[in-house]
Amino acid sequence: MSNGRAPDRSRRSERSRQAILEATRALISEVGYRKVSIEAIATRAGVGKQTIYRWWPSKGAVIFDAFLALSDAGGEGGLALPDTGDLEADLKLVMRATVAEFADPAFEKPIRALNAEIVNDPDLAAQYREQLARPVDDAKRARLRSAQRAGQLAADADLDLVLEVLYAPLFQRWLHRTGPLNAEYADSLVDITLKAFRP
Amino acid sequence: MSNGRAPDRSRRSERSRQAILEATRALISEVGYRKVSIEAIATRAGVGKQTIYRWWPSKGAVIFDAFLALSDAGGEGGLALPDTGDLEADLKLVMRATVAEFADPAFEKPIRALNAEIVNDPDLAAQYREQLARPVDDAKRARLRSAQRAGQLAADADLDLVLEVLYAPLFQRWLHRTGPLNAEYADSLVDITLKAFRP
Amino acid sequence: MSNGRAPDRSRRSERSRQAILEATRALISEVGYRKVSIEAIATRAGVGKQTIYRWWPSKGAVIFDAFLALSDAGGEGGLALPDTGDLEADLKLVMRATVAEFADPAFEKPIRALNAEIVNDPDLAAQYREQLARPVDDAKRARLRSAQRAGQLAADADLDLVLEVLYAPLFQRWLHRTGPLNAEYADSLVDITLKAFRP
Amino acid sequence: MSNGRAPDRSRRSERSRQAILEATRALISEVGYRKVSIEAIATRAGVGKQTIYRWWPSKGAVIFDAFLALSDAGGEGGLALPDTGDLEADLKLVMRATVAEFADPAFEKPIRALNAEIVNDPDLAAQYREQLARPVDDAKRARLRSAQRAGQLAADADLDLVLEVLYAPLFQRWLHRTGPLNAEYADSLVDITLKAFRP
DNA sequence: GAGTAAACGAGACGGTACGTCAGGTCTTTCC
DNA sequence: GGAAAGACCTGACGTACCGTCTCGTTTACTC
Repeated sequence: MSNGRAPDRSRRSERSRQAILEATRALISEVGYRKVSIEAIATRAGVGKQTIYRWWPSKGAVIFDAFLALSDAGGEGGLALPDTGDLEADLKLVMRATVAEFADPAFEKPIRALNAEIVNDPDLAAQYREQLARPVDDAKRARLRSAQRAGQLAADADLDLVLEVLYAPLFQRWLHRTGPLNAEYADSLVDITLKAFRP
Repeated sequence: MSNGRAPDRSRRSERSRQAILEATRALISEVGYRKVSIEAIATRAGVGKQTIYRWWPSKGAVIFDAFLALSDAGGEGGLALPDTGDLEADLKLVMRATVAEFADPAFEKPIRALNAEIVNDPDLAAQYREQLARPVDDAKRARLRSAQRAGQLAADADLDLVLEVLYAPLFQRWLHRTGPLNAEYADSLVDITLKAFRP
Repeated sequence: MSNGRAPDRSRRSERSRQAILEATRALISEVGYRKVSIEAIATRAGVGKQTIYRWWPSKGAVIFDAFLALSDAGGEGGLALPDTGDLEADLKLVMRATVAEFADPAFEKPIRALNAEIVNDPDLAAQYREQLARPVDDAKRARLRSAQRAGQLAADADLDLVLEVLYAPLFQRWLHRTGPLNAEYADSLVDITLKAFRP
Repeated sequence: MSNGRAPDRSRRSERSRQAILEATRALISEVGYRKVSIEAIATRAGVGKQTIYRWWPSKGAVIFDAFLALSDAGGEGGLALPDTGDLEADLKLVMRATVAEFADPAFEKPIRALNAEIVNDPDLAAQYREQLARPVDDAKRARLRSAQRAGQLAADADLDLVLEVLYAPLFQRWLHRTGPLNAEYADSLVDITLKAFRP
């Protein structure tokens, strides 16, 4: 009865898909999130609008996929954090890298665009948690569990809470632009977190 | 020289201003942020579109003002947190209230709408910091200073950092919907924070 | 170089075109020229405004086309005036019909609307001359040439001038409402013209 | 009962009246009839909009007055046509002057603007007949009556008709831009008219 | 001269329409 | 049958003016 038949994935043009994601990325960087339109993406990608609507349910979804493609361009599989045995040093390394990433103008615009979509779209938020945040968080949790085994972290610490204490201040400061993002700040967060969750 | 002459504030219609803010609030709650349009606000408020454009530079600014009017409807002056001498009890009280507020559907939509605007609009973010966040943060900092004097908090603790560790996890969890917001969570954050910053 | 790509004529929706012209005609008759707006035409025709702007450059052009469709609804081809051999009788017949047409309220409003546009729009005036006036004038000139051959009109008479003397007084009287339009007046104009241009 | 008290003519500011008419004239010449707005006139004249609405019922009326002021700037009283005794010569003189006037770009725009208003506004048309056309036509009729007395024109000729045959072709040709306006054309119209109405 | 009433400039107001842009749907044409 | 192209309807954008309605501020006429 439903006319809304699902498109046949096997016939999908990989060429068009790539062109769309590439165009989306370029447009977000160039003109900013506000001015990115499906129309502009289609034109830039040399693609019919219908080709976008056929495969993505919303503009947010396209942006999300564009961002996803950008993120895991490197490697899918065994994402892992350094584990030298020195938790403090390892975390500071990672946090400094994160701070630098957030400060990088090339990354900033897309991440802001994505967050603007996520705030008001629960589905997209779920997708974000599953596909973007989870792999990274899993890696972080693995490193923390290793620290717990080494007695550097309270054995009963709620690792999700540890991650939140570690990352949320940074995220909020970046989102609301309430303060500078630099290496000292990264180090402070690690120090505080370790103090809060030490055995 | 400039033709863009500034509107005469003294002639401004308070009646229209109120109607616009009220209509904005109602629309955000009813139809959601995405579907709030200047056109809809004007119609609902019984106001010409130009009256909105005359006094606000962007849709975000209207939403911000609507939210501002909602927030400080209660009281302008001496916003203060409870100070019973027991920092832990006082903070848990406040944090539980904050958690409840975030969970209240009536508050949720406008706050999300506002955050969506803030993410991509630095000016609006600054306005948010100054007019909405600052007064509240000042009150919180005052309570924390009192705790420092009472020896319940490290004397050299960076109070901005304390606030971030206390609130940012809650904020992030709410924004990204990564976990439940309840009294236990509120208490955990207080416990963690006090442990991290105790003398 | 120009982004303003020309619309593809072959894809044009005939259905929309007809609806627009019909709505225009109806609106002119009902509410009067002054209140005919693109917006109203679009709504009435159940059409997007863009569809009008895509195919017509100005409101005047739409009105013109609506009028054109009305005029040659009858027949394209062999428009011809009666030729009984009696020039005076034939012209009086035609002039009386013309007078009646101008006096018909159903015709009056659209013609006035069209003239209001023509006065200040040279392009539209040219279009009027070519597409509306010319076919009719050609038929008239043919009849006059026949009369010249029959010796009822000076052989060297400037036929354009004859037409002007015959019709312009009627047109001006109608446009400025300077006097009554009736059969007597029509006859007078024929008498005068024949006297002025007799061999 | 009515609050709409009539304005007190005696208190009217002549300075504002002049400024408005001057601004109207200037705007019609500069930006064209289409873009002349009450708002623009008020701004240009350094006058409040209400001052215009207080004294004129419509944009057409302002344009009419501006044109009126332009026309009879020269002289109010005994407008009279030359009467040398030679009707043909006198008429050709007048008609050539009229042709020149219509061809003058400085006159053309305002006259077109005025006609655009008149076409759809019967009140304005009446005002036009009474205040602009009548004085001139009276003078012309006086000259024609003199010619009748001199036996140069049929004694029973309808002078209004004579005027129409003389002027309407010129007017129509100018309005619809159907042909050149020059001295030869002026002469032709006089010749034709005299032939049509000779005794 | 002081008092006052009306016209004045200014411009905010509720509106209508403008002409443009983008959203998402539908149709046509090609491959 | 997917994909490009693009016309279509919808609806919001931000601007220009409409005609009305206060605001203070001249201006000019009473008293």
